[in-house]
Amino acid sequence: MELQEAKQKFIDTWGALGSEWGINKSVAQVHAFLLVSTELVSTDEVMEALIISRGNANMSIRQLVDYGIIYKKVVAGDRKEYFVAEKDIWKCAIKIAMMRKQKEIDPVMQVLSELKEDTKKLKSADGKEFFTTVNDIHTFTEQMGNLSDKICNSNRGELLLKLLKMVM
Amino acid sequence: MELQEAKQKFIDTWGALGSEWGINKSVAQVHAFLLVSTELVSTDEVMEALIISRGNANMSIRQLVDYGIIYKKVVAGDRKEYFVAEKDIWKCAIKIAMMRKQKEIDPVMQVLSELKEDTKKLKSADGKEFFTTVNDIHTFTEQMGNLSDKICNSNRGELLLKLLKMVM
DNA sequence: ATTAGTTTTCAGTATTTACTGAAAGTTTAA
DNA sequence: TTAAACTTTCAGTAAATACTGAAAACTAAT
Repeated sequence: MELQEAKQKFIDTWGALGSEWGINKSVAQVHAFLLVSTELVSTDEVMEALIISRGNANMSIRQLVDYGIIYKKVVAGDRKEYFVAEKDIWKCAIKIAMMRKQKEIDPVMQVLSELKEDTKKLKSADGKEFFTTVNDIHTFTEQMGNLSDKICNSNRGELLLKLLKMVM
Repeated sequence: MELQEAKQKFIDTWGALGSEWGINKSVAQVHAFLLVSTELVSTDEVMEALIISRGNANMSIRQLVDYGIIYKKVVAGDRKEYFVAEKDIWKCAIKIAMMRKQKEIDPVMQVLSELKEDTKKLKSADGKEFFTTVNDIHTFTEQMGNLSDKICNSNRGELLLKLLKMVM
């Protein structure tokens, strides 16, 4: 009962954090539930544990599978689908980061590039200042993207620790 | 007219990006509007430019001032309040990052610590695994927090470039 | 002390987002 | 090829979130 309570608190906290960062609460909660489940989990178990509908459970699970942070598992002699979470938190973080970059940041970069192109030859003070502002943001975002790519493509923790030591 | 169009596109894009990351659309749009404004801007100008109510304009501006990414300016002989955006995108990013860390991440870290404390002496396989999961997340988040603190506290671009070179 | 200019608040309303549940679709086995 | 087991979809509804606008509060000048 003590452990059950702790798990619930974890699920609630994870769900709330997700909401604040633009991730659907149910999706975050399903992820949390799978993270703290030792066994394979079916859609029905998710529905029961989180008290959500089949539709919601199915869509949330599907999204997490698409993100690549939970896996579908086949059990011999059972027609149900089972799921298990990626337990390596680094892998999780990298996949989420890459997915959000691609889905949300890249299109913005595209727009910024277009805006730069459209305004680069403006002669008014106003126009020049706009170009500079957009250019600054574009450059900054690009640098951040490069940094995250490098971190994601290198080998886990060691790199982070190296960076930390270097910066301290 | 061309420039006006570009500014509008920038404002819309910024607003959409904000929404996806849990920042109120109006707040993000007001920020964008101020970013691409050359002159000091009053609440009425924000209302007119973005076609939003006084209440919404006031609350959005207030929030941005609280974040420290726009500044209130006093004009001699004028009772109105005027505002201007922080144009240094690095400073902006750092303030937003620190604010969100403090407001959203720190409380989660607190919960994770409590959960670790509450479950560290559990003997069941289930209990031990839960502790490990929570501990992993706690440690990872802490490391990420440390990294971002270091980046924020060091001097702007140079550091980022050093990091990039090192990692490449 | 009054008032005109300005900012803030917040109850009510509108909009957006998320969820449900039942029907349609799919797959597997007999 | 039928049907049982299971998954997916989506129209309708519920819940959460954001916005409005008018009243209250504040502020500075007369």
